[in-house]
Amino acid sequence: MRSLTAPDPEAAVAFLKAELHRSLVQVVGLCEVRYQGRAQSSLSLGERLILLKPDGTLLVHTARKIKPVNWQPPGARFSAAVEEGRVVLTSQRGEPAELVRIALHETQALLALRLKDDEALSLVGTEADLGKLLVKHPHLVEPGFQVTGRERANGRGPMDLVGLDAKGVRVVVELKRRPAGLNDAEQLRRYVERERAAKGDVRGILLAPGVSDAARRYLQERGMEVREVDWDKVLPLLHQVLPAGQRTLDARFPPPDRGA
Amino acid sequence: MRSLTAPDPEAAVAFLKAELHRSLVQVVGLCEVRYQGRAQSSLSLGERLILLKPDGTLLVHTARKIKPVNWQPPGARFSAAVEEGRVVLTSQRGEPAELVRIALHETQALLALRLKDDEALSLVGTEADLGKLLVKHPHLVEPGFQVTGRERANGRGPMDLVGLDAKGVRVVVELKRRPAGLNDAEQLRRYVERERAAKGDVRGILLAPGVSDAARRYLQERGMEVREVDWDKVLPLLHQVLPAGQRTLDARFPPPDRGA
DNA sequence: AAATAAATATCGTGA
DNA sequence: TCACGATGTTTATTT
Repeated sequence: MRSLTAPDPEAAVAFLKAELHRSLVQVVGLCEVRYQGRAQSSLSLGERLILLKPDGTLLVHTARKIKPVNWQPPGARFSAAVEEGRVVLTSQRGEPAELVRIALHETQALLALRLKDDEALSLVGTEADLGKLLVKHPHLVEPGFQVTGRERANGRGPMDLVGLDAKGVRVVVELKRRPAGLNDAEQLRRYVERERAAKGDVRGILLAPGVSDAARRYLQERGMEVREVDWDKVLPLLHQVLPAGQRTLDARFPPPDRGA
Repeated sequence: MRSLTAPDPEAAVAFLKAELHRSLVQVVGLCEVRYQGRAQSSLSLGERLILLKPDGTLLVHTARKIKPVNWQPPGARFSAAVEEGRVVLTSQRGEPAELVRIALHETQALLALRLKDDEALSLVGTEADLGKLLVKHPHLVEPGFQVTGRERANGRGPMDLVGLDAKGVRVVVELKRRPAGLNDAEQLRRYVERERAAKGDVRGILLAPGVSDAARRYLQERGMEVREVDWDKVLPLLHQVLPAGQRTLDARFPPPDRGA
């Protein structure tokens, strides 16, 4: 880990040239930021924390909010130079062509890190997990439901779940891991419309932990249905369905107190 | 700016207790991370950079990608303690109840910053900007077009632009700042469907810098239209429409070379 | 490469 | 508070 405190512009640029695209570089300082690419932005003088990752990711963070005030996704090329006595950082990307330019009026700290990390995040509770669960426990959609396909291409994007109900009628199920709204209802409508045109009678079910009133009305008016799920109830089942490596969360890490 | 290098757990926790929710705190170290809330995740031992903002924002960054591997949006309550000889950081949020727990096996660096920043980002090129532009230059939608309303509620969310064409026929316009896809086409369809039910003949126009083939087909099959815009052509007009404070980007900060 | 949809999306606005 | 839609969304997946 290398660091500099309040370096002069020449020392800062030397540090940056040595570390950019090699280490995770952090810059703290008083700066102006300009962006041009998919849009254009300008940020006047203020103190910010800048991260430049070895993969060409740029983050400019202020003291508030989770989203960076300016950024560049992986793949940018960084460069540093002294211009008119100031350190200027530029980050350039192509496709689409985008440029971030940071003029440092004062460099308070520089830090270069080589983070050693080979681990991948293990995540449970995605829409894909919900799909896996319903394949194993189709009665959670409704009694007698039978899954015949998952993520089936139908010319308008994949449908989450396709099956037959107790009477043998075809069913398209759209899954959402979070409460569903109008957009989600429309997505189901699009799939159902397509299937009805191709194969006649088809039921449509939006399965989610909650559906907004407007979305519910929208679906009912068009002959589609809603089925609510409760994550708290299906999570234990999900842990049984998932491979062993992802089953480690339940006991040792109880959910936070909902009363708070 | 306060900092500690390789502190022992007690010193680290004392530092954290003094600075959390007051400064922007940065922690670099070897850690495990667990999350439980809207989903559940687990991340094994590795070196990461952790940011804890005074507003209760948590970011856990690895050396790659722009998105943090774990996070918590503003509003979390942070706490730090020594557990079994290790520094443990917890970040708790309610509504929905969520918890991130970080166990530090090694604390390599601690940094606390008070970033002074009163500036807001000035951004040009949003969908709202496109709307303002079309109000001033309605012929960009089509010759003879006349704007009668913006962001008008119609019971299913606001319509971007409402107006009359040269023949006096009602028109609903959906604006997109980026190339439009099926979702965007559906959104227009929803508005047009509603307006047609209420007021008879209504045209629908999706105005965007590009529309996917599937979306184009989807619209045409349902009697709606597409109008393409080119940001490079409308940006100069936009700069004339915007207030002076946002008009500073054009000349001094030319677009990056598209040839790269 | 383009398109399509998910995301622990986040964020702002308006009812 | 809730719902809805924009975002310089990012990201993974599939065609």
